[in-house]
Amino acid sequence: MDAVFKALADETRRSILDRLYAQGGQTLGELWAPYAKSMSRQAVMKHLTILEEAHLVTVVWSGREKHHYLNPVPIHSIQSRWIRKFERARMDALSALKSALEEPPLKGKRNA
Amino acid sequence: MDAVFKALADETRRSILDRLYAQGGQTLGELWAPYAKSMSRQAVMKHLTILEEAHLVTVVWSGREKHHYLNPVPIHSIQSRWIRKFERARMDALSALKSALEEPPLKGKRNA
DNA sequence: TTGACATGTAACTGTTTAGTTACATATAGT
DNA sequence: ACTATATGTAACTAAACAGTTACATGTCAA
Repeated sequence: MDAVFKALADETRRSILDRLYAQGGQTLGELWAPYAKSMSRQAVMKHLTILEEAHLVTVVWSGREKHHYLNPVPIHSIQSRWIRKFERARMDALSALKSALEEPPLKGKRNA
Repeated sequence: MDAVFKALADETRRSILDRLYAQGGQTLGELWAPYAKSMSRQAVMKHLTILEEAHLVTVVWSGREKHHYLNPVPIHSIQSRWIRKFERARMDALSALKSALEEPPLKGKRNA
């Protein structure tokens, strides 16, 4: 799980996932194109390696071309094993606020 | 948003959030206690600063004591602005699998 | 089989990060 | 006022990280 959080900590890698969400099966060269002016092909390759190691991206070789696909499973794990819990805390805060608004303190002035 | 992802990339910080979820209002000293054998108070303080800057933790001073509370809002933002999108990709993959199972290819052998 | 193309590996660099130690400040209690 | 307690600041270190350049490997196509 730590590898997934670490992988998601970098903006370039998150935007690569965005692009693979929009269109799966892109090669390294294709994924590099949007960044070609800002970084080297090797830099993008390193990012892809990190995404693969976190299992956020799967790879299919076809001859000399490496096609990349988004794997949404680790993101789902984070959602279900980690985020869901904190959503409960948020609901608690919301319902506390709600009852505070609906049930003013004894002898308190409403909306004062 | 980048600050939140960066903050969540560290295991110690995630476990601090866990502890604040379990019990809000803990002081620096209290939050440090579980790690006292593995790292200095100042190290924990740095982690708390990073969590505060990402707005994942809010602070209430009471005399010389600093009380920390979990703020679930940024986590909710990640869930609603970022993760939800990739959940769609997962549903697509699941429904593709489902229809592949239900509707075998023309002249294909069922379960062959 | 030669050349072009797509990807991989390795060594290096500058910056960020997680941690340390030492010292400083501020508040509470006697 | 004095002392103990709670937190803050600063300077430093080692390791991790994002990026680079140079070179290597493997595959397609004429």
